[in-house]
Amino acid sequence: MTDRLRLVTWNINSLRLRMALLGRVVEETRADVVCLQETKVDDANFPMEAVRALGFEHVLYRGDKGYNGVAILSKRPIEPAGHRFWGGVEDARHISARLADGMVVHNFYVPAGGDIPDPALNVKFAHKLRFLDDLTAWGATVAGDTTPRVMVGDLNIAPLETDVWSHKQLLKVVSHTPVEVEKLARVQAAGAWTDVVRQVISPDIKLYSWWSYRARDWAAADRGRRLDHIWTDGGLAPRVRGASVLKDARGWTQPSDHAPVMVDIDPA
DNA sequence: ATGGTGGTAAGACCA
Repeated sequence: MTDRLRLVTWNINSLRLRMALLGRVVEETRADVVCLQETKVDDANFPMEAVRALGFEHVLYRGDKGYNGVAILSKRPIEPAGHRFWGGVEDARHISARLADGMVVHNFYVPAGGDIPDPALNVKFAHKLRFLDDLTAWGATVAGDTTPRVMVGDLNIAPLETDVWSHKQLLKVVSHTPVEVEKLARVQAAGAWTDVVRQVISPDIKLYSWWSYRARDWAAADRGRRLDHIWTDGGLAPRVRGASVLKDARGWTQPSDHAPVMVDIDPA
């Protein structure tokens, strides 16, 4: 039987700039599958040889020149499981892969949404809300699937009060506004998704995966948000054996502003 | 406090 699967999701904020840091993440976690967001590289320039040198022979990627971009790096065989556009904008924010046991992994980069949390004043926020509505509609179509499914990525929303450094001070800050939190709850309900990171780590405990670059001392201030998520279907959730945020990576030299998030999944 | 920092790519734009 296959071994336990170690799955990592990470908004790397430029794959080419941080290839060495990816190597360190892979070395320290021995991840089997790595889902990346914000690769910021178009497909013609994807650094396939460097990724292969880290041990990933099976790679799927979609990128835009300088922006967005998602990739799934795997040490086990995978095949493409489709991708599409969300919220009516044709950008590279979704890719999916199917492993040999049938498990499908969806990797998402939800729009950040700009600064003003009003869709009438801010087209980026409007796009984010439409993206979430599309995820809800899609979730209803996969909720009854019998094959195991995983949804990971930078969802750019911190849903719980313990997912932000100050619930009260972030209520009007994009990523933690009530409209976003409610829409993300609808996405989760429609797809019958389990937040397996919070299944392992109590919702009572503060947990962040992102800390702004705009802080004198990000670690001392610790004004983080949990924007990066790993969800599974209900059948798969009991097989999740561990979950963690690699907070150390935020403190490495020239880091991403996001830390990797990791789970282990037992074989069926 | 309406800035602060970082990436892309050579301007603003995005986060």
